[in-house]
Amino acid sequence: MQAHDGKVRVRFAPSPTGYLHIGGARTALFNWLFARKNNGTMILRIEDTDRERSTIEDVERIIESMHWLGLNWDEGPFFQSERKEIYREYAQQLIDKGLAYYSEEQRGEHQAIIFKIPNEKVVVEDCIHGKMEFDNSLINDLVIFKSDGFPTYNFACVVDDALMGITHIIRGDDHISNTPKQIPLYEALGFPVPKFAHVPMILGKDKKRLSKRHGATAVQAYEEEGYLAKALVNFLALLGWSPGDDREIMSMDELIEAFSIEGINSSDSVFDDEKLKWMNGNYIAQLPFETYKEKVMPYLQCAQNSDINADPKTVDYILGMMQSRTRLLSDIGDMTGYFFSDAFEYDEKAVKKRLLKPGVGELLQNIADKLGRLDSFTEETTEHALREFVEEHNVSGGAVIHPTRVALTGVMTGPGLFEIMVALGKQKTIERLERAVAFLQEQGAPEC
RNA sequence: GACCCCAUCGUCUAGUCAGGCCUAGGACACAGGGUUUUCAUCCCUGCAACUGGGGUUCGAAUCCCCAUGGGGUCGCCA
Repeated sequence: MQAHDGKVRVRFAPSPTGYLHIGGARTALFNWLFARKNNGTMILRIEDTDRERSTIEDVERIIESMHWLGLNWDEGPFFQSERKEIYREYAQQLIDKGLAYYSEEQRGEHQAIIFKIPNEKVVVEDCIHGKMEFDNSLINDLVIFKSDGFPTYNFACVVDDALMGITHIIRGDDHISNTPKQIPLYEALGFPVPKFAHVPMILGKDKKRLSKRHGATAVQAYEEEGYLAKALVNFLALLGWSPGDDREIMSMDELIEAFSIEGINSSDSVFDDEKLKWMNGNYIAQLPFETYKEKVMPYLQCAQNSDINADPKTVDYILGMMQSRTRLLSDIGDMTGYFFSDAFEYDEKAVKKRLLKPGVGELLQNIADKLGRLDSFTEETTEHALREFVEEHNVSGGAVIHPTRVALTGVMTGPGLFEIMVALGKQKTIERLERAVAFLQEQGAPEC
């Protein structure tokens, strides 16, 4: 084909019949990393030759997800549906050369065109799998034009990859068996055969092909759940590829720098979002506060029905203590509920472990009284007051802090206790302590 | 069923191509400990794998064969 200066040219070629899913995103990412690493060209091609299932909405969704992930392209998007004449030309060539024929069967307006697959062995030289040998005498001739007048995948794909000067076809493993069908097509058309790199599949936890029943598979769903694009990209890059050393948290630039097709492994991998969540938390913690706030606020708004019951400074204060603890942006509602509403339940385990102990009711009442005498209510003064309390009553710090935390939040984990008090304010803090005292009286807890 | 691909801790992986440096390294998760008078972070420790069987070799996670298991493809879908 026409020379492109021997420079690397790759493409991502989704068919617009749904959202961009995790597997497609990783394929796009590998192509992108390879192009960027080698100063090459990335092409986006929309394979919309299935007129029944392709929709323009899906094209938009896919492009949106690519943008979100930060995967750009240098040429395209090209639409196969707009290139019918080109494919027809090459199909005609094959007919003229006697390498293809019209179907005798009449199904639609047009006559289908069928390529004669030569009965010979084909060797696929794959960058990831090495040599793979296929016996084409085992397969049937290949339909290259359908009776709706559109080319089939295998044909349009070959013609486009050749005309677009694609040097490396990086695509999913599920295309391996298409390759021995495509190679004779390249040869019949007089096109050079590009290099192939078939990346292994991504499976669900049950080692079955990743699908909707494993939960979210659409990139967009991950965006909505509150994953950061950079975290998802980082995680996806490490699924089936490794830099060869122990690095895990890697920026886009580091990924580009380290990327190579040789680093892609040949076995399928299981998509387990536990590690993705960890990675996401990592990226969230590194965000500048303002960015974190901007990203997390919509989730908080949503959880609070757009009615956040606190002044902006307090909200900032609360978010400030939450940032390093957030793994998923959408968790923010559950994490902060007790700050905005008094209607929280006591966690059963927390009650058992921290409240239903002898003397706790009296203790909490005394703490409430002590805090009530404070003029200024800051992290320093509250901590000082409790420290004093511990000495006066000759009890351990934990004996004071743990029940107080449960009284204030209902749960055993959360931000630092004194930060919680300050966020709540003096009045609420005391109210909640007294609420817990009343609760314990109802429970008839042992009082000494 | 046929053809093809794959096989290291529960999961992601390093090591495999160029066999000894591997009593198999890292990470997530999990368990325990330290720091925090609390929570999280952080730090330390632990748990945990070369699918099985044959070869080749002085020596195999690494090479070969078979078995088993998993995956993919067999459309006028892509």
